[in-house]
Amino acid sequence: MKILTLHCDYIRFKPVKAAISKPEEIKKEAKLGNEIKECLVVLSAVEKQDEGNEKAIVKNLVSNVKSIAVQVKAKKIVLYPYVHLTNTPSKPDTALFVLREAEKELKELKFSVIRAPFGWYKEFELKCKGHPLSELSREIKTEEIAPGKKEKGEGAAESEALKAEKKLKSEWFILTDTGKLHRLKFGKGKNKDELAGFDFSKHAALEKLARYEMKKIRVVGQEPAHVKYMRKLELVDYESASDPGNLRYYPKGRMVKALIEDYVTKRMHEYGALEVETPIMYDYEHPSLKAYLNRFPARQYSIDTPNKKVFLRFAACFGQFIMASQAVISYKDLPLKLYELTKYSFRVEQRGELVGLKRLRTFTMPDCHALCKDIEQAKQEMALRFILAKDVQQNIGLDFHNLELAIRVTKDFYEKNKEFIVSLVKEFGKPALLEMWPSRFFYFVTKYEFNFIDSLNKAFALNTDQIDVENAERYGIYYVDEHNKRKPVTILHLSPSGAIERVMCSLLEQAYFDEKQGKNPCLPYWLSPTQVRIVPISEKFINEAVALAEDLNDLPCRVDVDDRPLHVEKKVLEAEQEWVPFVVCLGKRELEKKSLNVRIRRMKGKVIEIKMPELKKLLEQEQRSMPWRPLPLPLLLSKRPKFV
RNA sequence: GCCGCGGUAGCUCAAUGGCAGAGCAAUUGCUUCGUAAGCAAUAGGUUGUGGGUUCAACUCCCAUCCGCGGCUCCA
Repeated sequence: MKILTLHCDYIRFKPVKAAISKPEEIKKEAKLGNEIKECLVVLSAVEKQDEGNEKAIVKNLVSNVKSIAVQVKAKKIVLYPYVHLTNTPSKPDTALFVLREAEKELKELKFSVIRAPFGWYKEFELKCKGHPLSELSREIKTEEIAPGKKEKGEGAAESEALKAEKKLKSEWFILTDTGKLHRLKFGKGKNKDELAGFDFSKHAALEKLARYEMKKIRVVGQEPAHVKYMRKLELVDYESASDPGNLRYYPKGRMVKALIEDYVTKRMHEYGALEVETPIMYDYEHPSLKAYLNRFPARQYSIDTPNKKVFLRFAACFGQFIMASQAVISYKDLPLKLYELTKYSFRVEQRGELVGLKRLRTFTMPDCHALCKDIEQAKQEMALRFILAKDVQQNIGLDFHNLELAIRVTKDFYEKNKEFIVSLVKEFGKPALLEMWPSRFFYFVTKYEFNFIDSLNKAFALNTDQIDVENAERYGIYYVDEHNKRKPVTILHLSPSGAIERVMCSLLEQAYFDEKQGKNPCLPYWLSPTQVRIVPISEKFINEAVALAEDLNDLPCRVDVDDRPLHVEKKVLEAEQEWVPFVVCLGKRELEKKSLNVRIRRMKGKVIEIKMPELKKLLEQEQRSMPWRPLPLPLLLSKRPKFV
């Protein structure tokens, strides 16, 4: 049986003339010729080979139609006989039976079903919506589609099956650095919230991750802490004039984000990755992209260009893979590392999933693929990148206490590469959550992530790396080996830091942990928009304050001057509210004594007396060798607008 | 996307069918100050948007946008 489904604004049809000797009787109550709005029209042709298999055909037809209707969110289904889809039509009786049964079963699934009369020439008019899923053709076969097995061109249906199976059979463990696997299990009945199998008493955050991932957590709903901070500090804000999940960055936020981008990119250069840039939009009809895309239907932004329909990329994979597939690569070039900082990647996440900086529709993802010779080389490279990613996160300023490792792996890969997996856990230095899949569902055999556990005990992934064994052949990425033979590469997908927005989110959530513990919340020094604030005690000392600022600025250091006609107390208060790490008040005393009083936020506002050369040394140590950018706002506070 | 809650001055919030308000911020003036809030005056509004009910709507109804929580999801 062949079907063509059209998601329509409306369809209207009217029988004109009988097409067969005994056409179906037209029911009087049928309001023929009226518009049926917001419906999924199923043009259908039952074929010769379906005869005798009616039941199986009906079953598969219903399951296909249901899956499409759910995806496009159509509640009305119009079953429309359309024999022209096939050269080998079945007998009319068979076709009518199939359609009637399908109507019955779809109605039982709570769809509103309208069946166009069988055996008539009909005039009809419809308006198809035109989004990517609005037109789909399917071949309905007699054999059942085994879940998890591929059926050609049925990416969407397959994806649902895959997800269902994944949910059903994942096994969860804690893996320690000795290589011991502790199987995790929730209790039953009264004890259903008890997570047994591992002693979490010294690993509270890991337990939170396990609970979050195994989907049994129930916490009191609250807005995450970073949302308040991101606005209060004039870093980032919502932009209601855009699509949800698209943010705007004020000068300070742009600077913080740019510095993290600079740092991650610098580390990728040092690692030997070749930085590239690829388009953000791709053709829906490109053969390599189609199958991959269909695994995740309707999660892309679609755009109509003058001559094609394109989607916005959700990762840098496409651009880099197509580039690599057209490159001539020798075994001597491997591992070949390609890096791109995607500004941006786009995913149309569900509305209710978006929060602050944690989950966005538009985000900045550093993405580094390594093309490797084989699994062995891929493992070696992944181990190297694991150390790199850990170092990146620590240098950015993330506290290791808040990070937990999760490893996902197929059973097969784990059994053959146990030592390698355990080596990652050893390198991490803490036990890890391990999710084991009975077979491979995705394109990778293993992946790991560093997860940040936030103030609401929810986890989100930062850096991640995967061993991809599928895309090389799909995209045609080959290298030539020592014996002049063409072989597919093995691909690693690394994000060395995770999305830049998520890094910012983690830093703010971490500041909140500090605040809860009675400390002053801070950003790392290298990311503080103002690193040192000079506070002249009255307007008389503004010139001296500016001179001091210019001196420190050469370090380099972002210094500003609060020249507003306010009392010192007030200016100090505001510096603290802005999380300025060092505040220097300047007046007669300092000028006479030729030393400075420096207030240190991190030390609960402790004031130390220090001479200029020592202050410079201190600030240089604070800056380390991290990237630096100039002050994002005017030097004088009196000249600054308020954005929030 | 689904269910529930919310949107009032730049910010935080009050006003429950009957004159739209406070604190902070802003502006102006006074104060020139020593490490977390000096004093006063002025200005600030199509109550998210569009429709409806009513003599009268921030308040009730419908739609829609944006945000929050939960579900779901996270390539």
